[in-house]
Amino acid sequence: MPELAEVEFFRRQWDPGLGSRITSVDVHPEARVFRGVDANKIARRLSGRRFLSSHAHGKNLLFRFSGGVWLSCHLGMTGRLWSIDSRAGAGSEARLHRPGSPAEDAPRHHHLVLHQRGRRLVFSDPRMFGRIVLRECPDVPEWWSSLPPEILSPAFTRTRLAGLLARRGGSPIKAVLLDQDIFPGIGNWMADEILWRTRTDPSLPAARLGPDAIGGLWRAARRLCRDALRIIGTDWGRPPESWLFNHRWIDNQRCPRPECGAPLSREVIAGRTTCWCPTCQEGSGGRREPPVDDALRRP
DNA sequence: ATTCTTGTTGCATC
DNA sequence: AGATGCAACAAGAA
Repeated sequence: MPELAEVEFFRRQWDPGLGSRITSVDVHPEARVFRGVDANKIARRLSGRRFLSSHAHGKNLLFRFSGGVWLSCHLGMTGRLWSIDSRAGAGSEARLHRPGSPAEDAPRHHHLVLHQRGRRLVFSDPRMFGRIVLRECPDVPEWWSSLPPEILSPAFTRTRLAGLLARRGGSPIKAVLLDQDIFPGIGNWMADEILWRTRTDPSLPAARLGPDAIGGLWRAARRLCRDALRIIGTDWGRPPESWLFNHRWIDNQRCPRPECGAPLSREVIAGRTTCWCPTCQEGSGGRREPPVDDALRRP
């Protein structure tokens, strides 16, 4: 489920625990989310630490604890974070869920639970494609600081994007959008949303995008990240009806573009179910944009 | 019962 | 060496 905006939403779910100490930790040591690491050691290291800050980078999350302890997690396909406040009212627990946000999973999926005074911070993941890792170091872990530039960062330039698109020139543009080293945080629905907005055929080889199309893709990606973070990343809000988002998973939907309204298509492209408008996005890039920029491909 | 899934990785094959 | 495509991972929903 989680892409950039959903990951940001889940990051914030542990905010109520900021500044407070971890009194004890529950883990499922055999859960696949701990593959290759010692879950019981993670539990021991976190116990007694104070939860200091949280960070997101693409689909990666990083939580800082006192004493140079860093917990990172990836939510995979079905990972979720939430907090449960047991101080609210007499005996009654307050699930800190907003209306419309994801509900809790069954307790058997609660693979990591950080107990604080009057509160629990829960990591849950039924499919267990997610991953949890702990590092002990004074500063931000090396692997974290060497992640590729985020889409909304100044380092995510048109020039850099053009170079990466050229290198992946043989891949369908949809596949490139899903590459986390190029578009950190973009997942299946965000990729389709960007391609729909730029009227780009998802199957189009990346090298077929000219300079104008690359500029449009760059702008659309940044715009979508900003809007999705604002709408979904804060409240799990529902995007406007004008987005492809609200139509892509329903059968027999029509293109939400007012002047179009043609039936949407769904097919597997680059290994993932892709939704697009064959009318708006047909033969785009090749037709709308100048042909291949040879200077860019082979100087 | 069968088929689907908003993600990543390892491996085979160019 | 580097790029590309696909099966596998696991569980629940439709």
